[in-house]
Amino acid sequence: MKIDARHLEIIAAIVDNGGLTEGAEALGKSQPSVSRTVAMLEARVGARLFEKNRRPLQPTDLCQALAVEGRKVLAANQTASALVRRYIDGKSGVVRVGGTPFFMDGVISGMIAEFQRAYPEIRIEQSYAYAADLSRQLDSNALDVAICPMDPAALPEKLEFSALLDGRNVIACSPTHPLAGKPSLRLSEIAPYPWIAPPVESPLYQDLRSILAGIGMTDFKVSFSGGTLASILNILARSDALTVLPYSVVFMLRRQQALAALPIRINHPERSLGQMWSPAQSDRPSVRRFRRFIDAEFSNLRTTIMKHEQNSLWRR
Amino acid sequence: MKIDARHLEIIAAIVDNGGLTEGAEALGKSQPSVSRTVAMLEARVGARLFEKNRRPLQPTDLCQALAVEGRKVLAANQTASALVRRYIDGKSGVVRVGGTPFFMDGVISGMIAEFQRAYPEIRIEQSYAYAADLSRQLDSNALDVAICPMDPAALPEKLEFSALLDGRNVIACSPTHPLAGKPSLRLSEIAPYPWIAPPVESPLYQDLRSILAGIGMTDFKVSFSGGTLASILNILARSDALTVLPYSVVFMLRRQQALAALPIRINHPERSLGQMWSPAQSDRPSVRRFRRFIDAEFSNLRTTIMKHEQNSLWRR
DNA sequence: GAGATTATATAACCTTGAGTTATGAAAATA
DNA sequence: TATTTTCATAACTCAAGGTTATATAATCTC
Repeated sequence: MKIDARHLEIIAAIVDNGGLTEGAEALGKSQPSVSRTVAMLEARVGARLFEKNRRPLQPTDLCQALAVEGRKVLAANQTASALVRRYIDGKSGVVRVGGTPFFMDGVISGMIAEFQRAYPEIRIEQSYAYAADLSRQLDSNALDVAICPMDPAALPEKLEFSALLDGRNVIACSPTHPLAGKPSLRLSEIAPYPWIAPPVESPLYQDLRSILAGIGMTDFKVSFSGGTLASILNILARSDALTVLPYSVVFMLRRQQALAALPIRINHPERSLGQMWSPAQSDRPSVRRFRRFIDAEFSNLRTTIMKHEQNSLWRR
Repeated sequence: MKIDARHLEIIAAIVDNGGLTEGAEALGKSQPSVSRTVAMLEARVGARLFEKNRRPLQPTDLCQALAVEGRKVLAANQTASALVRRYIDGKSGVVRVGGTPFFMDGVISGMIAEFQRAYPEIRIEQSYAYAADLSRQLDSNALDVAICPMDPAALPEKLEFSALLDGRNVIACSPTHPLAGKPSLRLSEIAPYPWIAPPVESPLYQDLRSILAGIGMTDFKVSFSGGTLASILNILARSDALTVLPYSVVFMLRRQQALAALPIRINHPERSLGQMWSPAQSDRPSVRRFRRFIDAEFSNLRTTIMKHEQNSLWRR
């Protein structure tokens, strides 16, 4: 004897609301509809569900037992509805975000922390890669959002990009470095120092090479490579090494007094840090919400940077 | 966002069976039916439930969460189906059985115990009353079965009666009573002894009066009245009192050696102990099963009684 | 107990979800 | 690449269940 789950719901509603009319109302259905459904059910089951000739409908023992199950169905239903509501409202779900390592570690991870304070039910799956890989992953729907430096002119087909911040890089060193704090610097002055090399695929690496080419150095001393931001900060603090980092990373770390930026302008292609995504992949509400959140965070960050530069409290 | 419980079932079935086809099969539906239902659901919810372009259908996170609720619905459904199955099979439910006190206590309660060993999920609601009341309660559907002595000719309209046993009563006393064990007895010999009087509404009371009228006693000494069978047995055991009890009650108590029956024939109206019920009240499977069980028990009891009488092991 | 009130059932009609088979299209597999 | 597997679509049918209007039956009230 197969019983329809919606019938169990109806039974529970009638029993719990003390009558057919009230039950129908609680279910958002008309009274005749429920009445007939009950009649059909009783006929199919071959047993009374409600006592005969009682006017506030009185459940039989069997009906009471079925109502117990009906309540479970109703509860599951409500839970499911809530789940869906939160999901389409972008308050639950998953966001797969990938980006270039230093930028993710130095800037984005902090914003993710803020995001998860606001939306604790959204799970973030973070990964690291460079632009080419990120594009591919967006295309194959292995990623929802990529955050990386990008020349908008070189944007791959079928991907969209929204700039968040100027993409320039700076030469960074320890605040205790001999060159730190000098108001101006000639390129040749940096020649003696060892370098912490960014990964070869990184745009930072290209910037490093162009800097050194600019002062005629084709061979340079790499004292360390392969580390993430945390390692690099430790190395820098205890050495005279130099490295190339995104300006924004250095800015974000200003409070920790872990880094100094040398006043040397690095030339590089027209490049912005920004979000990249595939409009072909219809994005989930959680992803939409994440992207908007990141936009807002960077909007704040840009004004913060502007203020700092105006006040000259912190110079590059 | 209201979600239909049956949709949750479908989701759970697909997820748990590793694919749409298998899920449809598990649900006993055709594959296209389930496919379309899923498509409609996704459209209504406005979110993917299964990853795009994956051939064994791969649930999304949201889908997994909904499947959890779907499993609850499926479980409730199965429980409900089992409940109904047991109910219509007469293996669960309620039986409201009423009867005359001594007969219920002395004979029926033992059978009910057997019945509940066989059908532990059937609840028995027992009550005591005499024929007139029982008829009324059957009519008003306050009772499913009545078990009482009845003259089939005097059966109320609209009630049915099935005889179980000869309805005669006997004069009972303690096995240690001065009259007990005598092979024959004249009516006058019982005159000196006090009586335990059955309730006035009881047919036993009428029998007692007719016995005493037969020996010219209009006034008789009532030493005790108002007790149930258990009390009466205790009183009888410790006194020389006499009382009137159904023959079958005395028979059932033969093993306990608690009673003796005097060899005096009591005249009474043509009367049988039997079951009475109202065919107007469509009876539940549990009630049907109970009635059949009682019939079978009495069938056994009748042969047992016959054997005993043939073997003369126990005389009345 | 008659009348008023409330609760449920029935009627007539319509919409839609869901069942079917047949078949097409796209992944997965060999 | 060819084959198999798995899912989607199409076209049709049916019955459950939605509606409003109204009848009927319990219960309440005086």
